[in-house]
Formats: sequence, C-alpha cells, structure tokens
Amino acid sequence: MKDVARLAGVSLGTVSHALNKPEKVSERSLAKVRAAVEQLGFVPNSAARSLAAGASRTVGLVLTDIDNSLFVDIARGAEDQARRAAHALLLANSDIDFNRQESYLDIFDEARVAGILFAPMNASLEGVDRVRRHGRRVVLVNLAQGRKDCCAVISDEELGGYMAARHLIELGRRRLLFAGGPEEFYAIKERRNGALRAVLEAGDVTLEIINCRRLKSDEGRKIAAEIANRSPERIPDGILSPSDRIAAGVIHELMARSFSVPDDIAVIGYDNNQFTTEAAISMSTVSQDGHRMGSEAMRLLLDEIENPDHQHRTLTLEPRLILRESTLGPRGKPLPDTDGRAPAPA
Amino acid sequence: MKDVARLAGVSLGTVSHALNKPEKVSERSLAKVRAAVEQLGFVPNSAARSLAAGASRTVGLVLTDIDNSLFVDIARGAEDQARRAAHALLLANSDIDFNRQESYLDIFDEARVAGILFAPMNASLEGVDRVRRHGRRVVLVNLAQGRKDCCAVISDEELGGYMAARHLIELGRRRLLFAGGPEEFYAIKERRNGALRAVLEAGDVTLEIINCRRLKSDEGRKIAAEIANRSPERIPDGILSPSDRIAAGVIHELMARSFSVPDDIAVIGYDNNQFTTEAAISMSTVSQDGHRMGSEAMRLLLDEIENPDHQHRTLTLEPRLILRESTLGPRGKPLPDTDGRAPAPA
DNA sequence: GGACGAAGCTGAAGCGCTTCAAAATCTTCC
DNA sequence: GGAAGATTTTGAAGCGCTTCAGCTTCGTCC
Repeated sequence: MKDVARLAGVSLGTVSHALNKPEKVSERSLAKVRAAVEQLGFVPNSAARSLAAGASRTVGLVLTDIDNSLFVDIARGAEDQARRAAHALLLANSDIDFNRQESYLDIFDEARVAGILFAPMNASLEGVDRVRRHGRRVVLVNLAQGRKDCCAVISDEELGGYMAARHLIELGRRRLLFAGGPEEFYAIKERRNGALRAVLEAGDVTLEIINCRRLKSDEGRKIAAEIANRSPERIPDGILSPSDRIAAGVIHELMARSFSVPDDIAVIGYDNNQFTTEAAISMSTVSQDGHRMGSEAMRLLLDEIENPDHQHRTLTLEPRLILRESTLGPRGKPLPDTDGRAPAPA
Repeated sequence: MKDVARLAGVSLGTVSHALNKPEKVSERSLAKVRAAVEQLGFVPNSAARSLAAGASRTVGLVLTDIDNSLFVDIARGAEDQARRAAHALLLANSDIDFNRQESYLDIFDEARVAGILFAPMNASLEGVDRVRRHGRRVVLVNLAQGRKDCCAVISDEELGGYMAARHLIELGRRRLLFAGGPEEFYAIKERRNGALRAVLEAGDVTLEIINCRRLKSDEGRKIAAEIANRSPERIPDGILSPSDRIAAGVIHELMARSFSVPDDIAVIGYDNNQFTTEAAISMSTVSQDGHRMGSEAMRLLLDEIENPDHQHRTLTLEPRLILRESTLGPRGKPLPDTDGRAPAPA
C-alpha cells in the first residue's frame, strides 16, 4: 500500500480512503490511486484490515450436514443476502461431528468474523455460549432450543408433521404409518407430534409408528418390505416420514413389490431434498425453504452487526407442503420443462 | 494477550512462545500462561497472527457446484487431510457462477490464506493466474487444462468413459447410446471419446450419441421417452451417460414405460453421486473418488507450502467402476449398510 | 571457584492497514 | 481582497500478534 501511495503521489491515508470511502476523496486522487493499484496489482490484506479496523466483513456459517440439501439451500440463502450487504460468506462443514463443529466455531471466533450463522445438529450449544462470551455474534438456524438470548430462524416442525398427516387424511387415507428416525432428534419428535395431532383431530384415523435407527433409505426399504408381508388389513394406506431419504426407500421398495404409489399407499417425505425430484416418481414432501431460512438468518445477523439497538428475536417459518406424484399420482407430476428441445440423434 | 502476560507474570514474548512452540518454554511458564489463558478466556486473534507471521494456517477451497456430491466428497477429503496438518479448511461455493468464483478467489487472496484448492468446472483460469501472480499457491482439482505450472489432481475422464462402455459391451450389449450433456464441458467430451474408443475397439458395436443441453434428470426422461417410441430394432440395449442425474432420469422413465433395467436396457451413469443409491434400483456408475482427489490435492498443496524445493505435478487418478443393479440386475444390489455415513435430520 | 554454554525469557520492532486530529487547500460571499 | 467555512489531505498512532537479538539464569566441568 505504501508503494501505491508513492506511485500515486499521495499519502497512505489517502490511499486507504480511496479504497474504503471513495466519496470522501477528490476525483483526481481517486483516479491516481486507482491507476496505481491497477499498475501494481495491489491486493489489500484483509488480515491487516480487520486488525486495524477491528471488524471484518466476513461471516462464517457452520453447517452440520452438507449432504442434506436443506443445509445447502440455507447456505445459498445466506450467501445471497450476504453478498447484497457486501459481506463474504465462508462455509465450514462439521459433518455431524461435534468436535469439528466446536473447532470451526473457534476458528471463526479467532478470525474475528463479523458474525456466525450456526446450523447445528441436535447438540449442546456450549460452543455458542463460549464464542458469544467473547462478543461474537451468533444467529442460530434450524434449531433454537428455545433460546431467547440470541436470534434464531427455525421452522415449525410440529406444524410440518401436522400438515403432512393432514394431507394424507384429506386424501381419504385412514391407516397412517409414521416411518421415523431416532427420537433423540428434536425435529423428528416434533414432526411425529404434529402428525399425532392431525390424527387425533380427525378421529377415525389410526397412526402406527415405526422408528428406525438411522435416516437412510435402506431403513425405508426395510420398513416397506415388512409392510408388504402383512395381511391386507394391516397394510397402511398412507405413509409419512420425517426424512425424504427414508420416504424414497419406502417408495422404491413398495414399487418393486408391485404396490402402486400413491393408489395403494400414498407416501410423503420431509425436507424437499434434491432427490425428491430424482426418484422413480416425484415425491411429495414438506419443504422448509432453506433458502429463506438462510437469508432471514443473515438479515438478522446483519441487523445485529449494524444496528446498535438490535433486539434478539426468533423467527419461526411455516413449512410448506409440496405435492407431487407420490401422493397425488400423475396429476401431481411437475410441469414438463418447456425450455428443453426434443433430443436428436447425433 | 497483554493481559494474559500480566496475569501470568511473564512477558508478551513468552506468552506467544507458550502458545506456538510450547517446547521452547519451561514447564512453569507454560502452566502459568495456560492458567491465565483459561481464566481470561483468551482467544488469539488470527488476523493479527497472520499479519505478524505473514502466513495463515487456513486453506480455502473454491467449489463450483455444491449440489454435485463429487465436490462435497472432494471437500471432505481435503478437510481430513488439512486437519491432520492442523490447517483449517474454509469452503466457498460459487454455484457455477463465474463472477462469484473469481470473487471468492480474491477473498481468499486478500485473506492471505496459506493456499487455495480450486475445483472449477469449465471456466477460464484467469483468476488462478491473477492470484498466483500475487504468490498465492493454488492446486487445481478436477480440471487441469493441461497446465504444468501448478499442481493438479484430475481424474482420467477418457478412461472412465471407456470403462463404462467396455462394461456394457462385456455384458453383451451391442447397441449403445451415449446420453450426454453439452460438449462444451471438457469432461463430457472426454468421456464420450472414451466410450467411442471402446466401441471402435469392439468392432461389432454401435454407439449412438444424443446430446442434451443440461445435466438434469428431465433430460434423461425425455431421451428415454423418445427411445420408448422407437421401433424395436432401433432401441438400444445399453445406455451410458456422463451424468448420474441424466442416468437416473433415463432409468426411471424406462421403468415407468415397462422396460426392464437392466434386462432390456442396461444403464450406467457417472460420478457416483449420492442418489445413485437412492434411486428405484441402485445405479451402476463410474466413481472418481472425490475423497481421494480432495486429500491428494491437499497433500500437494501442503507440500508446496512446506517444502522449499517443491515440484509441481499433476496427479491423474483412475476412475473406478461401481457396479450395481442398473447393469447387473438384482445380483448387483449393494450390501446393506456399507457406506457408513450417518445423516442427521434437518 | 570461575568460565562457559545451554535454556529460558524479555522487550522492542514491525507486519499492513484504519483512523483521527491537525494542516493544507479550495469556496463562497460580503 | 479576505475571513469563515467546507473539503481534502496528511502523517502518526496503534490494532494484537510474532520474532529476534540480547539478556539472565542455571548447570556443568576442569
């Protein structure tokens, strides 16, 4: 930067101003500085910058599970919002590993980022407390555990479960099955509670609950296989799962065993993951709009950064039903792509 | 840090040493410093640290497409390797947007990261030249464009195409179809060339090529639909695609139209994406082992950082056939629970 | 007992930037 | 023409750390 100043024939302070608040610098100096920067290929050192300024323009996002496209959507939403505010977003993937999650929080803490978006798994939030004690700003995404002392963006999991079950009931299904994951996960328990509420409300509907240990499609296949062997009156006519992955396993196994989805059994998943549209039939699901979660979370964080009388708040987003073939049948098929042309042999 | 020094009753320099090279400090001082750090909740400022030291322990990874699980695997591999060397890995997702890709390179450049892993798709490498001119170290992943002036880890795309076609031919298939994406993508062109080589080598096999504009499952469905309407002798008995996504569309549409996969038509994809195991039948594919690519790339980068007489080299990994139901039939069904990743709920 | 080297410790210089008070320059208006 | 005010520019102080030369302390050996 010294070199830039020398080449431009101005002082160091002027270069700094030209770079950061161009409006406070005369046209002439600005032009000279810009030319010098160009000529020298000068790149500001962000370490020095944030050291001197005491603030960085980078926001960190710690994600639990980059395999779940919900988190990817959250990242995208956050990124879009960050870019508008001229902040950069850096991602750290903890891969469902608690220690890594904590260590990334520390890395962002040490980097003195402007703030942290934290999309944790079902874990303790001790890391959050630690970095917040250092004055780091943190917004929770997807899991709030009822905290009121920082901002959060969550999705109404109970309502999502309710909506899914309600949808099946409205389709006339009466023997529902909830193919759930381990109940230690807060979100899963809530979704099940919501489903239960819809069922109780309806009166003449039953809800069977099968818990599986992991959220993998294998587990869905196992459940479907077991169902297929039942006597007809014990076969459910509607299945809901708190995980698209399990739902995909269920659907594919049912189809392999000559059940018709949704005619014999309607199936609905949860999360609107990428592969809901890549499955044999497009899957109905409950969408949490990760993009919106990410962008709202970033908005809250930016407010906390910029607004001195910021108030912490928790934003609860309503999930949305996405209805496709696995409950509606062919009429639920997404509209064909209109921009594609007919393939031609080469 | 000054406070830590005061509380511990030692000098600033000693605190720094205690933190960075504990072996050069006496037990007594070390203990005192540790206690003080603990008591004060001191967190080193990495901006100041990298400013003073002139080097950071962070590596940046710029990814093109976080939706493609290959890149996610690359990130994982890189992370594992980085952690072993006590470096942190920060991700930036450019979402196939050239400007964003460039701007993330600049951000890492400004942050004076120890090095950058760059996994571009098909873009020009001008940003790479720019940051390398500033002395930033860059390792290319997944695309090298024949550059010899920096390290790279790539996969032999031509060989992958060859292997896929060869596999179909060995299964006895004679009328092959290559359902490809836009040929502007280097990787896709190479894969097609490989397939062509296998076909020419075999002699009595034909290869039809259908190009689609985008790498989406819709396109695969369209191709399958068109095929289904053909007269029997024009229907291929083996389909290979440079994208799992397209292959998934093909498989599902064929099944919907009562073709048997693989009996009537065997299908093989490319990339071993996540959903190859979530499809109606598990898909055969060509795997590039993203994890290995990421970890080898990080290894090369670390060597470049630490080893003064580092030699640039390009590592070409051989792809690997993953054979599953879509070409082998039920005997290709994967063993349950073999991939061991435990996803979390959203 | 004294010389010597190793081990540990200290404090100051400096990394590249921002910012602020003060100085320099330009405008305006009577 | 000149004073008051507005706009620019300047240079130095300092952000929190690492590092290095030099200092102190201690153990060893003849």
